[in-house]
Amino acid sequence: MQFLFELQHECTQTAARLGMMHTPHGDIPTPVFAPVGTQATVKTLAPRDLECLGATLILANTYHLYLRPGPDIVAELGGLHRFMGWRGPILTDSGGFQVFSMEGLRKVTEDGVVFRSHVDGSEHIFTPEKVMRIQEQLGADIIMCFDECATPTDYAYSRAAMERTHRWAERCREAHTRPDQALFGIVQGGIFPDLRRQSAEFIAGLDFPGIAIGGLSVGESKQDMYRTLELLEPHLPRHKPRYLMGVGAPEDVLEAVARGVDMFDCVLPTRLARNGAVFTRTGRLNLRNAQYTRDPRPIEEGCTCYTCQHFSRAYMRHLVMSDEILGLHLATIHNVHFLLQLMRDIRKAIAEDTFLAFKEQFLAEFRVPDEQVRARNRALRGSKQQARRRNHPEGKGGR
RNA sequence: GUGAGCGUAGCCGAGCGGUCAAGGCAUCUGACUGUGGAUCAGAAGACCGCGGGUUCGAAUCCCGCCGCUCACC
Repeated sequence: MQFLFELQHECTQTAARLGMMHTPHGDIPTPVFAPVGTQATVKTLAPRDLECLGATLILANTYHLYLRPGPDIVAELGGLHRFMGWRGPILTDSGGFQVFSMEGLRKVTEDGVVFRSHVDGSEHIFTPEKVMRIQEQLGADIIMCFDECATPTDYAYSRAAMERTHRWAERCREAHTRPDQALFGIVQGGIFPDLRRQSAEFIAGLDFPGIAIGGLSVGESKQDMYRTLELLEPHLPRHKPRYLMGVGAPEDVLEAVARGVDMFDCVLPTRLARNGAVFTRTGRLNLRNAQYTRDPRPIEEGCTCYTCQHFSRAYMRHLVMSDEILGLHLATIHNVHFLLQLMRDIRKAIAEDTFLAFKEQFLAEFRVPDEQVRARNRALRGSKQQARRRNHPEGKGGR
């Protein structure tokens, strides 16, 4: 069973698309959201939970699994699917993003990237060829090219990183041997229209079965991200899935679908859940807030997830405040359900040609975090992290 | 009962004559987008056990009381 993407319907008012991906481990209706399971586990969820939630694709990470337990071990235990007990489709990220987020702990050359393990400080190198070999050992249904994710605001660096990403994409394509795995190319180019256009055309020319958009949601404004997606859309092959890497805020998913994106992955729902924040139709709800201490209502009235059907906000707050493991699990169930339900609603709306109205209505109700607050916090966090890395180069720099 | 030590925010605790009494935990609020049970940012919270005295000035020195701890009878 080879990888295949069927374009089933195109929205008449937006660039939204309805499709179906066929993989060796199952079919994936698109637009799709993939929960992230970096270390071969979607944190706090068993594969059974994911099945109940209706997940059709999950993401795992080459960087983390290469360092621990190691691709040989995974291969020996029958590959990622067998190893983690998940029967459905899996996508592995190449590790490019992880390696490049380790500012100061890695060195980029034309051949590849030398970096230090966040686990034990040992030195390693990733080249396009090596990353292909690792991903083939892991055995996911969809694998990614090794790319360089640049700081989005620096033109010269964005251009150099993009060009290197292009050369590496060619090497990845050469090195890729397993026909049962679909290798996706990745478009880079920061927030610069000419670079993005150039990158889209180059990657499209390599004829990968799917195309990813990298280098977004890494610090640029939402407007820059939406504008970039918009200008990219006409340059992406119509009959191949488009994958926006790392995006998963509900408002971004809607805007991206409207701009022709078919696939998403994001840590946000699961990470927020572990930090006590849950999604509702009106926006985020922070379970730590004192106002929920005696609230008998579920997180969201009418939500069909296991958590909302059985537990009150008061109980959820209690679990979160007490650092109880069950709180992480139940909040994660709700948030993953929220995203997967959103995708089901989106697909239904596209099929019925009501997507634009659906999107506008959703966004009218859904309150998003203030852009200025986010920007300020991001800047603070960035400088602190760099300082920490300088002081503790062997510390936990990985993601 | 005697002796010594100690009482500073909900908890731990620095300050031991001189600007608006550190810091940590907890609490409250916000952030988190190719993973981060992490972290970051901000806020609130103190009749410095009580009463008296010395001093220009006391959490800080002196006296009394109350409470706690340890040691000894």
